[in-house]
Amino acid sequence: MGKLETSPKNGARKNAGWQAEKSTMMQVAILESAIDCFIDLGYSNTTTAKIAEYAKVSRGAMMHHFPSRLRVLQAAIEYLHKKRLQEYDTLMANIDAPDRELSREVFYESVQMAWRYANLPSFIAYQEILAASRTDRELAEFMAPVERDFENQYREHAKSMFPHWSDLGEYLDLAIDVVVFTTQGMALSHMVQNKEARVDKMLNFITDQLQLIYGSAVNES
Amino acid sequence: MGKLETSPKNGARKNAGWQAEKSTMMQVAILESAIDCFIDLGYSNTTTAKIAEYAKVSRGAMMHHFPSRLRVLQAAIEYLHKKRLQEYDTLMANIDAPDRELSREVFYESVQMAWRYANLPSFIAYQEILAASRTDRELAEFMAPVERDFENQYREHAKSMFPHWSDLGEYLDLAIDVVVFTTQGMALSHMVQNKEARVDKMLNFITDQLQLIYGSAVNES
DNA sequence: TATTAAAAAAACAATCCTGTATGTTTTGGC
DNA sequence: GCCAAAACATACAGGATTGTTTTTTTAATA
Repeated sequence: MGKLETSPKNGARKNAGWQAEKSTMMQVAILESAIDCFIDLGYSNTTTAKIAEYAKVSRGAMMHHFPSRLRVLQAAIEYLHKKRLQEYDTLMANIDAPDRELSREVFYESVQMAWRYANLPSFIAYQEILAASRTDRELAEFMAPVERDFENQYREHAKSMFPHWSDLGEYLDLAIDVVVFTTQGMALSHMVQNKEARVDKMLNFITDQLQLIYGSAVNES
Repeated sequence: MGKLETSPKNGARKNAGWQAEKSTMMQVAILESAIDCFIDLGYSNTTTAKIAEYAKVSRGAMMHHFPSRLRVLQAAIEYLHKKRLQEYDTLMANIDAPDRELSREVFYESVQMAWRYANLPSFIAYQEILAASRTDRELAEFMAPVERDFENQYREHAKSMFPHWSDLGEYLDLAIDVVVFTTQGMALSHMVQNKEARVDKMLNFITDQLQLIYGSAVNES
């Protein structure tokens, strides 16, 4: 049933066998299909039939693993949440400067990564869910802890990413907000005209702002 | 049918009479109800029955004026678009400094207005539509010119609002993007923790950035 | 007042979606 | 090889939504 482990092939089951493994494989396929549906069709158009079709599984088989639509979606959301945290990890791991001086280049790379992050499919899927949760009480209640967890994880990662900053009070929080809000705002705006040029300017501008914030922080301490 | 004028009571019809007037009044009521539905229920849950219920009109009467669901929604979107432009006007008119020196206070008021703007119900409704348009080709095609128009109008207004800037090349464009993206990103993020404090800091920060951009602009010219 | 057309309401058919119930196949243990 | 349970597939009932059709009401005008 629900409670699916992070790793697809989880051999640590009581009846460890082909069957169990195949089962979790199928569950993963279903959850990923659900996320693909969020992206392709939108949250509210993600019907159980469509998910099954995407996963190349009969609807009955799917309903066997997840007894209701809500359950599939909730499981998919949890799966997506973990996936997003992983993606954040791997993206930020590309910035090769945990101990290096906080040069403009390092800031710029971070901003670029944040921008890339806001353009990942999983970001789209997540926004789709968030948007739906605004008018779906049940979904909103389910999302609340997920959102809180995400905010905290994001913060923690940033702090460990920039150890120089972790002691400088709330300036780091401001810096994070600046980057997050700007990149998300950019990702959700459509920018009908001159998109590339505007994005480029914005990213450079944010970088400058980060340097300024960091400057204020070290000055004050 | 469709083609509704901006003003609710449009007497300039051939058969100018009570009937015609009542008809357009009803159409306006329907369109506003549709927008309320966007806000309360979300775009995809906005059903013809709900709109009629909100407008206190029978569904049949509504279908008489708007022959299909899509038509109601498109008409509502156009209505919302005009409404948003008007709201932008009135909000910005509150900033009593078209000719005054561009002090920090003026910048701060502008930023605050932008933030208020991003929290208006009509903004929510518009975002609801935009989000839906991502996976709805027909809607997306309908929205494209609306979005373009909105971007242009927004820009024009800003230029007339800050005549000092209108000649300073692309710095004003950057400033607009900064304000728009940040406030929209803030509005769409949920900010589970410390919302008020974070908003306050962000608004002040953006204000500082505007001053910096303006400084660069005048320096360069 | 009677007539006619528009407006409003109600009824209807077709489609889609969810949840459930039923039937069939596959798997693991004896 | 056989049996029970899980896995998978199919079929069906109930509800909702859309667009159309049909009926009733309302208002303008002769």
